[in-house]
Amino acid sequence: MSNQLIQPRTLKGFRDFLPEMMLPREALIEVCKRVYRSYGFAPIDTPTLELFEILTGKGSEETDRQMYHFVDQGERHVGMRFDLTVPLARFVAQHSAQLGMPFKRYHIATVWRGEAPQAGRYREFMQCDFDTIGTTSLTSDIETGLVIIDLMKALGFERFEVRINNRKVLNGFLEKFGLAERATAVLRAIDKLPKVGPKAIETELSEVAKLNLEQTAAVIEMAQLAGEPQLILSQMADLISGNPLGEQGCEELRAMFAAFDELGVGKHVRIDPSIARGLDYYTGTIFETFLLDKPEIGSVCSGGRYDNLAGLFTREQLPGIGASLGLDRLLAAMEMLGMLPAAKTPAQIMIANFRNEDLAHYLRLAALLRQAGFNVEVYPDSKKLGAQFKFADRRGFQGVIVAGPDELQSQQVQLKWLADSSQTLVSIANSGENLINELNAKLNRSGTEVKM
RNA sequence: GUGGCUGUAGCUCAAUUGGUUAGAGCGUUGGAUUGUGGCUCCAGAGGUUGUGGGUUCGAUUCCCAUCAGCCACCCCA
Repeated sequence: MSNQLIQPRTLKGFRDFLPEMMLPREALIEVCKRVYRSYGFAPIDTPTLELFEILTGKGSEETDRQMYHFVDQGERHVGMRFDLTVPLARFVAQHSAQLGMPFKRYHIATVWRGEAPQAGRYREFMQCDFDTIGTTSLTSDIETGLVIIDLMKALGFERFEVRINNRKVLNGFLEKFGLAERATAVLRAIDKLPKVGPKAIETELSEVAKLNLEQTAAVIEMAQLAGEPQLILSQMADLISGNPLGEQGCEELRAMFAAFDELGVGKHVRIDPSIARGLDYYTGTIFETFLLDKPEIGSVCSGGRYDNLAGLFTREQLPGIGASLGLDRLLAAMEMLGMLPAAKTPAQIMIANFRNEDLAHYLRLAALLRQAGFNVEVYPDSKKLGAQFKFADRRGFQGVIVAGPDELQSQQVQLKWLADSSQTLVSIANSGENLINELNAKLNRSGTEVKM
């Protein structure tokens, strides 16, 4: 027998969630579900493990390298999913007949990537995807933008910006300037522009990607377009003119922004020609979402349109569009911005244990209140009231019910509200009708914001 | 995976050129207060200085390795 203790710790890039983290995390998930459902997206789930060949097909070498994989007891090569899009591709290829098109689904689940952790970047994190499969209608592109905006607002954000671009514009532009072969290098450079500035990009383009002066100038001009959508669009149209693909991309952006304006959400969207997105399966509209107060944390909701989601798994052409909210990154940002409440309990009400002889009364009262929809905890030990109040305060309860022999005798309880120290004597006769009304009034009044 | 910075109590940080029993604030536990939290006061618990080696009479301090965090590259939520 060894007395050697094992040091309790978590794997690099993996973390535990304490109640004060988990409560807002679950609340965010609830908000996501609510918003997705409000647009008709239906929930699905897929296995966390897939055959390695399913997961590796689409990705680049980079994603293959980042994927957790192993050989199982049956000699199968197994991978842990690193996003929800590849499993979706397999899923729709396998079930498209039962699903019917267009198909709108949301999928909230954990994914794993063995990359270097940084602030807001973990090896295990949750994505909240929503996608519309089986239609090329621009309506879906617009709707995807609206979902992102609704989502961010419902999560309590006002200062955010959805940056939108279109791969057709980018690809048309590359075609026009004879850069199609060097697309990856150029797009990568463009994507980096806001971070490192035009000078660094100029060097990278001419020296690494070997562009000539005219090409370099055009790329930088394109990527730096800024201002009102109309202004960007007209300048973009000039740059791209003569290339049908690029012109189509411009037209799509124009139609989308016209819709956003009509719907009054113009202030949350912006055309950003420097958004390229790494994943090469995007073919049309692309989105990234930034918090204006925490831009350095990166995009918290990204996505775009793809022509052929499941080409690896079926001959059926399945176009689609979707985006993914990075729940853990968002949560990290909210923590840094002090947006998380401090409560460590989901319960609003604590019933103090005045003396053990009255335990049955406490339990009965708790049951009554739970039935009325409140979360209630009975303090287990008949410690002194001071200690019980201290506990209630630190744990984050909003109200404490004290029912000593005097109160119980007259079918009453003391209801103390911690935030303002108010205390009232309330009757619990008639199945606690008065108490329930009182609690409803108090909790509704203080519960206007998103409940976490 | 590569490079840089960092690592002392749950958290934020101290500890004179390497020197003896490693300190403080906050938090936590108990008490002051036998029917009432936040404020105040008192007391207690909590450290093999991330871990493992090395140099030295002696290492929290210097060196190496390793692990973890942060930053950059890469990629991305």
